[in-house]
Amino acid sequence: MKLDQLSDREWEVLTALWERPEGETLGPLTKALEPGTGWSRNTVHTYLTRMEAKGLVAIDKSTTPHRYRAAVSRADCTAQQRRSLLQRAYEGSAGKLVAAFLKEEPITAAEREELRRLLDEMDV
Amino acid sequence: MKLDQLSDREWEVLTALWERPEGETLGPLTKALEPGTGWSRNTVHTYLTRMEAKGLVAIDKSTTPHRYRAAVSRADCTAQQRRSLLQRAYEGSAGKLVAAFLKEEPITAAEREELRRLLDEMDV
DNA sequence: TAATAGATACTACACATGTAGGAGGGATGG
DNA sequence: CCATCCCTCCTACATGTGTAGTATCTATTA
Repeated sequence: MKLDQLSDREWEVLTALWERPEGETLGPLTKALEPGTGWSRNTVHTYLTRMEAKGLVAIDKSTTPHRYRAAVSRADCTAQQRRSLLQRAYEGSAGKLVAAFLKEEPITAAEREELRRLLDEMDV
Repeated sequence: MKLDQLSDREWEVLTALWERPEGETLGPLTKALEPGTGWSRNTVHTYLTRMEAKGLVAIDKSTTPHRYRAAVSRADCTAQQRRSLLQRAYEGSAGKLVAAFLKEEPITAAEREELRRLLDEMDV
């Protein structure tokens, strides 16, 4: 499965589902998604069924209304995205990528401390 | 322009163009891309013209054969992708993202040294 | 000079994605 | 009991993407 290359919209749906690990039905899901996205109930439904076909969402049809939950973990998706970025942009070198982040994105002093600690742990 | 969300194919094209900053004509470009992608000359051409419409590629038509070059910098594209990953997966916190990379992707001892140096520089 | 090898341009077509509308069923509230 | 609401399912339609085929022009080569 291609967990990288999720579209923004798919990511939006998954985010809502990840926040509801027990699964959720269409009504509340639509209510949760509508403010940010403006989607109609039917649009949400279409995403859910299309994403089921792709293995991104699991639908429990044994009850009515159906319950929808994420079929992929957030950790797996972010890991895939990390890898994709790594391959595309930094020739697979995590060191290069991290260096780029350090140089170009703001990092707090506390975070720097934490990162140093992580680096030290890796030394042994 | 949406420099994140570039498809793998578009990235492929841009990569070839970034390696040829002077611009390149269709024939050699096709030869460069074909091995990795299997694309026909016409496919390459279609990508180039479509990507011109999106502002990703610049076509110099003053000569024949036309010269194609990237209209966006590699740095900008990777920066966008970094940001996208950052927002989606790490709530915008570069510290969190870097920590994830350190924990889950292999980094050499030499790279760790370099990263410490970067962290130290940021401290002042 | 007739074929050929490249070049650009236009067209095509299937599949994916974004966004919904409508049909028809079951429960519910007056 | 009838209107209403929520539910699922199916359909629709524009646009984007992946991947080319065809038409046509021009310069070169045999």
